[in-house]
Amino acid sequence: MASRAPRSVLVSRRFYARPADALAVALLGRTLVRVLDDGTRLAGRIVETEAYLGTEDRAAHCFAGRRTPRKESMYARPGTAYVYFTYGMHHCFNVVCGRVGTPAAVLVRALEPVEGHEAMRRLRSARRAGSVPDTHLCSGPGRLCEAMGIDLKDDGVDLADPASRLFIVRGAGRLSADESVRNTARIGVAYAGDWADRALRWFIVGNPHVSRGGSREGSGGSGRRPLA
DNA sequence: CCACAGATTCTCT
DNA sequence: GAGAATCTGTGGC
Repeated sequence: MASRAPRSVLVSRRFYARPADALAVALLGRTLVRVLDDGTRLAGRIVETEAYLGTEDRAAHCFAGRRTPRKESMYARPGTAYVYFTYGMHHCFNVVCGRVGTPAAVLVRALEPVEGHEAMRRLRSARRAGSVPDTHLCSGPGRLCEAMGIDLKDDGVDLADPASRLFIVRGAGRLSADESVRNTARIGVAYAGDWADRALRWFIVGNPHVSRGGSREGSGGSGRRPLA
C-alpha cells in the first residue's frame, strides 16, 4: 500500500537551510503541491528558479537590510513561503532559505504541470476568454501563482509543515538522464547594476514549460532548435 | 516567431 | 507619486 510513498515525501526543513543559489539548483525537479479548499490536488514540477541572495543583492527586495511589513516573511525561518503582489495584478511565489534572520529566498519561475491540469486551466482562464494550453499554465512566476491558486493568503505559510495546503515533495526524483541544467542572468532586474548580470537564474534545458522571459536561451519554446 | 505598449494596484518614499 | 522579481494582445516579418 505504501510502496509509492517516496513520491510524496515532504522535503525537510533542513533542505531549505542553505544559500539561495544552492537551493535554486536543488529545487529543480522537485514538486510543488497545492491542495485547494474543495480538496482538489494540484502539482507541478519545478523547472525554473532564481536566487535572491540577501542584503548584499541589489536586485533583492531586502537589499541593504530593508525590512517592512510586506517583506517580513523573508526574515522568517527557512521553508517559509514569501508571496508578494506586483505590477498591479500578479503574485510571485518564493521559498525562504538560508538562516533565520537572513533575508534570502528563491523565486519559483516555472512549473511543469503533473497533476490537476484541468483545475489549473480553470484558474488560469477565470478572467479570460480562451483556453490556456499546457505550456502556458505555469510558465512564469505570475502564471504559476494563478494556476496554483497562490496569493497573499499564502504569504508566511510553512512549506515544511505536513498540515499546510502548500508544500514541496521530493517527487519522482531529480532530473532525467537526458536533462541538464543551465544558468543565466535573472529576468526583470535590469535596475540592479552589477547584480543584474549575475547568473542566478537556473532552468532545465529544453523544457517547454520554462518561461520565455529573457528572450535568451532557455525558452524551450517550440523545442525545435537542436541543443548545442 | 519576435517586439512593443498597456494594464492595474500595492508599497514605500 | 513613482515604480514594480509580469502577462497579454496586437501588429509586423
